[in-house]
Amino acid sequence: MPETSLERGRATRERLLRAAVTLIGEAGWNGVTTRLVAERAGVAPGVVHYHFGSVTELLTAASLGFVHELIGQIGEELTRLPDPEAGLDWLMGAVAVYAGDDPASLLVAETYLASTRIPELRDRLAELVLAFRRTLARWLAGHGVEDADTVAALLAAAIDGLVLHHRLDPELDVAALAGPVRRLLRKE
Amino acid sequence: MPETSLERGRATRERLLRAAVTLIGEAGWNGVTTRLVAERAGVAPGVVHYHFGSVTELLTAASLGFVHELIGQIGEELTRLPDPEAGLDWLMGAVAVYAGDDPASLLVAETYLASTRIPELRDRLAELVLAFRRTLARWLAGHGVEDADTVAALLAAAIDGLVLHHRLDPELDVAALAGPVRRLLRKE
DNA sequence: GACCGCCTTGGGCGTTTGCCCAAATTCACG
DNA sequence: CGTGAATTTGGGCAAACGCCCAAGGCGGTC
Repeated sequence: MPETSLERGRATRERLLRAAVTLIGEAGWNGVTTRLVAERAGVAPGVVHYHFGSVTELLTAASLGFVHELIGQIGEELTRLPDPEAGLDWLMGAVAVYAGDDPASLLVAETYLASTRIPELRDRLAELVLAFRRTLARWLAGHGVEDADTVAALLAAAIDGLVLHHRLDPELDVAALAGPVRRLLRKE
Repeated sequence: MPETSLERGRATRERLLRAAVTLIGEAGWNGVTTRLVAERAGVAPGVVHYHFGSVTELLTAASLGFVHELIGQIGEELTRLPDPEAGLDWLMGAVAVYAGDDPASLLVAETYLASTRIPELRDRLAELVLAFRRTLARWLAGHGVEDADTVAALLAAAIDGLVLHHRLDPELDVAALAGPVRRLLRKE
C-alpha cells in the first residue's frame, strides 16, 4: 500500500511516543535512553533526534499525552455514574487495578518527579492536574457535597498517594478504603 | 586534637550520607553521581567506593536513614498532642511547610520511585511505611476512631500525595484541607 | 624511628550517554 | 525515468558514568 513520506513520518513519531510511554514505566524517566526507545519502537537510533529535539522533549510529549488522556477518561467515567458514592467506589476500584505491576501508575509518578526539574513539563502538568481537580470539584458540587474544592484537592492527592503506597505494599486493600473516603462527602 | 583513623573514617562516611540526602532532593535519585556526591562532601571521588560498595548502596542507606528519622519524629510529635483534631492540624501544617522548594519532600518521593527498581530498598522502605501506618492507626484507635487501620492507610497515602501536589501547585492551601480530613475521624 | 592498619588521593579503565551527520532509501510528481 | 523533498540509516564524537587501584598520608603501637 502506497504511503506518503509525511504519513510514514507521523506513524514513526507515534510509535516513538508509545514506546516512550511504556519505557518510562518500565525503566524510569532517567532510564529511557535514545537507543532503548529506538529499539523498542523498531527504528534506528538517529530517528529519535530527527523527530524530537532531545530525549527530554520526547519524554515530555509522551508523558503529558498519556496523563491528558488518562484524566480525560476518568472525568468522562465519573460524569456517567449516577451518584458520588458509586463514583468513589469506581474510583477506588480503578486505583486498586492501576497498581500492582502496572506501568501506567508508575508513569504518572515518574512524571510528577521529573516535573520538578523540567520547567515546561512542570507548567503543563500543573495545568492538567488543576483541570482534573476542577472536574472533580464540579462533580462533587453537583451532588451537593460541601467544600467541593477542598475535598476534590484532597481526593486527587489521596489517589496519587494510594498508587504509590499500593505499589510498595501490594497487600494494601485499596478498594476497602472506599468506606472512610465516603465520610468526606458528608455534610457538617 | 588527635583523632584515630576509624573516627575519621566514620565522620567521612557520615558526611557522604548527608551529602547524598541533600543531593537526592536536588538532582534526583539518578542524578546523584560518584563525583557529585564526593565533591559535595568535600572528599576525593575514590572515597565513595571505599565506604560503600556502590552508589546505589550509598543512596539506599542515606534515603532509608532519612525516612526512618522523619517518620520517627512525626510519630513522636503525634503522641505528644492531646487530641486527634489537633494532631491532624499539626500534620497538615507540617505537610504545608514540607513542600515549596524543600528537598526533604522530594527525597521521600524519589525514594518511593527508586524502590520499585531496587528490591532491597523496596523491602526496607515497605517496612518503614508499614510501621508508620501502624503508629498512625494506634494513635487513631487510641482516640476512639473507627476503622483506625483503613483511615490510617488513607491518611498516610494522602500525606504523600499532598506533598506531590503541593510541589506542583504551590498555591494549594494544604492547611485548609484539615477541615475535610477531620470528617474521616467521625463515627458512622 | 620503624612499623602497621586505616583512610585518602587522583588518575585510569571500559562502557554508555546525548546528539550529530553524510549517505542511503523511499515515494509522489513532472 | 529522473528529480526533489522527506525520512531513515548506522557509525562517530566528546562527555560523563561507575568502579578500580597503585601510591601516598596519617596516627597509634612497639
